[in-house]
Amino acid sequence: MLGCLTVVAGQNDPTDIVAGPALEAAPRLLGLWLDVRSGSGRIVGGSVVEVEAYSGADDPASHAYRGPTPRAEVMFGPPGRLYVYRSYGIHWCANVVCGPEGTAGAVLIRALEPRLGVEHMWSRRPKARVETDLCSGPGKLCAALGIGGDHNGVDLLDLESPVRLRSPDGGEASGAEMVDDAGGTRLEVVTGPRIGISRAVDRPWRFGLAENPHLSRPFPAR
DNA sequence: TTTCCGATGTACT
DNA sequence: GTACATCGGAAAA
Repeated sequence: MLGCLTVVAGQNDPTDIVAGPALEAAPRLLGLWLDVRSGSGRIVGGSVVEVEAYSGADDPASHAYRGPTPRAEVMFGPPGRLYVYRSYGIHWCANVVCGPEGTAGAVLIRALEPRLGVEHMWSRRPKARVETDLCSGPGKLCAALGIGGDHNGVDLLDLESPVRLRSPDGGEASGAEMVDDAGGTRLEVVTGPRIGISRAVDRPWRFGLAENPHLSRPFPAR
């Protein structure tokens, strides 16, 4: 049996979710939509299918571990902001800041299921061969959506922002479905260790929608 | 198929 | 100087 969590796609209010600690917010962000409006007015976006939680002083793998450095400053700000950083000097990675202002916490978006402006994503990621390569990784999805350093700190909850986190337009996030006691459909969430880190590797703070084809990589079986 | 490694901007030792 | 929340091309198997 994989995982022990479920989420109800699209039934969570983004404002409520990001108000809580990153570890609690992370699985609840699954199924929400992240979309980006470019200068030309085109919208690209997708539903969140994979995330990782990072906290602050108690998390050696977090950029906020050593306090509010210039890079990690946004992580200490109000929730619902976008924290963008450069990875390995080449790629951009996008996080949703969580928890009350003054505390550090963020959820790294690791994979999206493309929903809007897929043709535009292909033009930004010509190397991709199949649709499941478009947004199946933190650097890939930033490239596909056009997220970069200029977006660091934008308010994801403001409808006027160029980058927004919001409830789905329609179409559920896809994955392994479950039926709860009340007869509602829920999506099964799998967990595992965070990827690409060397500290606090034992914490299962990676979350994904089970069996979704857009995951950055498989979750270890358990 | 899997593994290895280069590219290259920041932050920190 | 070294490490790093990555990716993709080349080499090995």
